[in-house]
This record gives sequence, C-alpha cells and structure tokens, in this order.
Amino acid sequence: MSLESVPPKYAQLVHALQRRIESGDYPPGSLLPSENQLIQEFGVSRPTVVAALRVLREQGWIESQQGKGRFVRGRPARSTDRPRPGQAYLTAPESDTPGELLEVGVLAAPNRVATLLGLEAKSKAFLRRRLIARDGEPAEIVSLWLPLEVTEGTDLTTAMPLDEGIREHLQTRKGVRFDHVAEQITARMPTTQEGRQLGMPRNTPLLAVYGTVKDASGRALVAVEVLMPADRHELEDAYPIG
Amino acid sequence: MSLESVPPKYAQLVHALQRRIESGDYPPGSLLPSENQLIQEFGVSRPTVVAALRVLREQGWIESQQGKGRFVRGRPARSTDRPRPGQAYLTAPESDTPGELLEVGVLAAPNRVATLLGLEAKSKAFLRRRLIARDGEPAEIVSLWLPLEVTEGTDLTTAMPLDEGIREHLQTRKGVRFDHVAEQITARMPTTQEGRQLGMPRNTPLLAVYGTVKDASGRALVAVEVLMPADRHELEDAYPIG
DNA sequence: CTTAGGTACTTGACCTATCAAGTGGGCTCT
DNA sequence: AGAGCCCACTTGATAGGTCAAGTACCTAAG
Repeated sequence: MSLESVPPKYAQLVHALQRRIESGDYPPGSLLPSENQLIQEFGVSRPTVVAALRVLREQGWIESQQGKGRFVRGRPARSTDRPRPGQAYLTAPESDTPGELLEVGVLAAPNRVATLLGLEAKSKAFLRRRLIARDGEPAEIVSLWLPLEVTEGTDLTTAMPLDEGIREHLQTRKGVRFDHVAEQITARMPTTQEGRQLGMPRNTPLLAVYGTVKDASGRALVAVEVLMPADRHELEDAYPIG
Repeated sequence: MSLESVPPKYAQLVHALQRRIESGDYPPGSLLPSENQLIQEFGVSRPTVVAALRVLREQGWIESQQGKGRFVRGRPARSTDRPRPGQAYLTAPESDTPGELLEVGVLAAPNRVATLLGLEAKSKAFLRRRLIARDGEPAEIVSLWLPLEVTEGTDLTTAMPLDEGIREHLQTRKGVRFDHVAEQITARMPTTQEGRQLGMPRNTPLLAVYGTVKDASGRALVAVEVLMPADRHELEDAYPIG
C-alpha cells in the first residue's frame, strides 16, 4: 500500500509562495499575483488560493488591502514556534539532554515556588533538579517542582533519568492535561552552591525563568525554574509590530 | 442613510461562542455543537461556521479532532496583546510617563548597541536616555539609541520632552515604518552610577531588555534598552501549550 | 483643463455542493 | 457471547459560484 500522504493543496501553495518570497522572486513591498492569476498558474480553485493567502497573512508574510491587492512583507520575524526556555524540559525525555541529576525528593518549597503552585508557605513539594550541560560545560540548573498530589502514583519520584517526557507521563498516569504556561523572568545573585555548580565567575548574576504549567481550569501542575548564568545565556524573542 | 456597518456573520458567531464559553454554558472539556447543529441554530452555511470555528481554534479557545468533534479549552491565556517591556516608550509620547531626561546627545555607542543597530564598533549614535519613575520612585532607565542617519531632520535631538511618540515622529518625518522588534533579555550588575540613579541596594542585579526595532527590510531603526532593578521588577508572560 | 462618471480589477464575505478521513456504535454472522 | 464489518456522524479539503466593497484608470462632459 502506498500511504505517502501528500500535503493539502493549500499548504503546498503556502510553501511555494514562501519560497518565492525568500528567494527574492517576490521582493518585500511588491505586489503579489492576484487571486485569479494564482488560480490560473497553479490550477486550483479560488477557495484554495484564498486559504493559502490567509495563512500567509496570519503568519505575517504578506498583508492585503481590499481593492488593491496583496503586498509582500517578507519572512516574518519568527512569528511562531519560538523555543520557550524551560518548555523543552516538560515534553522531552530527560535522556535527550545531557545532564546530571542533582536532587530528587520531597522538601519544603521555597516561598516563590509555593506561591506559584498555590500551596501554603513552607508546604512540602516534590523536587526534581538537574544540571544541564551544553558543549561539555554546565549551562543551566533546571528544577521541576510538583505538588505532592500530582506526583502520587507516578514514576517521577525515582532517581533514574526518565525516558518519557513529564508531560506524557502525567497525562497517561494521572489524566491531567497541560493547557498553558505562565512565565516570569527575573534575575538574582547565585548562592555559593549554585555558583559552584554552574562554574560562574564572581559578581555575575543569574537569569531566572519561572514557568508555571496549568491545566484548563487554572490549577497549577508543575513549576519549572531555569537558572542561567547571565554572562553566557540570554533570552531572545521577536514579534511583529501592529 | 443608515451606514451602520454590521460585523460579518462569522465574526458574530465567534463572539457568540466566546460568550457561551465564558459564561460556563460550554464548560472546558465539553464537546461543542457539531457544524451541522450550528448551521441549523444560527441559520448560516457551513463555510461560515467553519470560518468562525477556525478563528476560535487559532486563538486557542477550542481544539478540534477529526471524527470526534470540537472540544472547549476555555478562554485562552492572553494569547495576544501582552504588553512588551519597552514597547510603550516607542509609541507613547514622553509626556505620558513621569520621568527625568538624563542624557540627550550624540556619543559613541556601546558595543552591544552598535551590533544591534548594525553599526561598526565605536561609531557614534544618537542617545536619548530617561529615568522613569513609578509611584514616585525611580523604576527604570530607558535608553533609545538611533543611527545618525535616522535622526536627521527630526526633532528627536531636542532636550525637550516629546509630545509625540517616537514611532509617529519617525513615520511622519522620515517615512520609515516599524515592522517588527527583536528582543533580548539578560542581566548584569549595575554600574555605580546606575545603582545610584535607580536607588538600588547593594549586590542586586539589573534586568536588561534590549529591543531592536526594524523595518520590513530588516534595517535597524531604533534600539531600546530598558534597565530594571531585578528585586523590584519582573517580566511576565503567558502562552498556551500545544 | 478640470471634474464626474463608468468600468475593470482587486479582495472580502458568503452560498451550495462533493469527496476523503477519522471515530464510534450497532448489527450480523459465527 | 464474541469478533468483525458496516454505517452514521464528525471534521478536513476542495470545487464551483454570487454579491459587495474598495481602488485605479480612462473617458466624456462641463
């Protein structure tokens, strides 16, 4: 059986037009061929052409003006799919990233984490902390904090690297579903232990990213803390302006 | 003449369904009425229903599964319109935010700024630096760096507060259009001068946000540097998870 | 020469269809 | 009773249209 699924026509058209824009064939500011011209050239119907152009507009490649036509803007500044810090640690198996398991166990959550998880101050929570290495050097300390009732009946409490993502694990074992993440970014000086673990020079601050994963009802499921030496790592982003 | 333009049907449908989700009429996790049911209830055609549901899916209100139906996720966690740090200083007039003009003039751009603006190291650029106060206390140092060729023929070089946004000013005077912003976030220790201006306690790092405004062709127009004491200010964000 | 109107072309918003693909329940046959 | 098949219902993709609204250009009337 040949099950080579071909992408839908409108997606093919999106791809073709993106290539023409990137190659400079359709330079920024120029007028895109009209709907009728695209219908003729690609041999598809108008709804298909319109669907492709809608995708391109929503992704920021082009903008349209009724009565005039559609204008090329150029490759959008990473409109979508930006890698959020910490997000990888929620979905990817631990075995995917080289690193060392620093701490696994139940202990009193710091104030900030307790607040993020909606727990009372000084309540106990489950911690899973890893030192991530990049290019053979320690790069980040990633801490996952989970309320005790979330970890019940899971394998997260083992001191072994998980070969399944946290997200998948919790979904299958507990039936909880990740819905959105609330993110906070701040900076502080490292503790002496953190400075040693990350091999940081003196007087260098830490960039700290806190992500709280919640389900659709707003209940906090996991808090992720990512600590990065600010002299080596930066957070990057880009977004279009209205 | 009654020229009260009514919103298109699909937009009305989007609004109606959003209200039902927010009111709890369609609780999260529940199954939305099928396309055919919505066609009957609202008396519209299938493409109209599908268009509305596509908008809702792209905004994160619902998710769809072929063969089963569409499931309610709930109001998306500020999928759009999050206030970006530094963005306000590009559009709002300076007179809108209380603050003190620290520096205005042409001087050698720091390495980082020169790189962001695409200038050679140690080139001169125009600087406009302000100390922003919030609740009567110094809160942020905002620096706008502009290449000299961008400031030519503008009023930006005056030492007076501008009663027009930078963006509007550049658009009308120079015809340049802001297209997108590239953002970098890092942290560092304040200089003694910065620490004094911001009234920072000892051993507290600065959270630094660098935004580079570019036009559609990728030419850098403005670089914004926002310096915040990390003990008082944090960056917040939220995003849905696939 | 200037202006008003018409016309052609564009995108936006709909409509009625058809086929494909995925899901789940019920029916039938063993 | 159990296994397997079929059918109904769902969303996804695509085709063929119509009408409205906005823009640009040309032309004819003043």
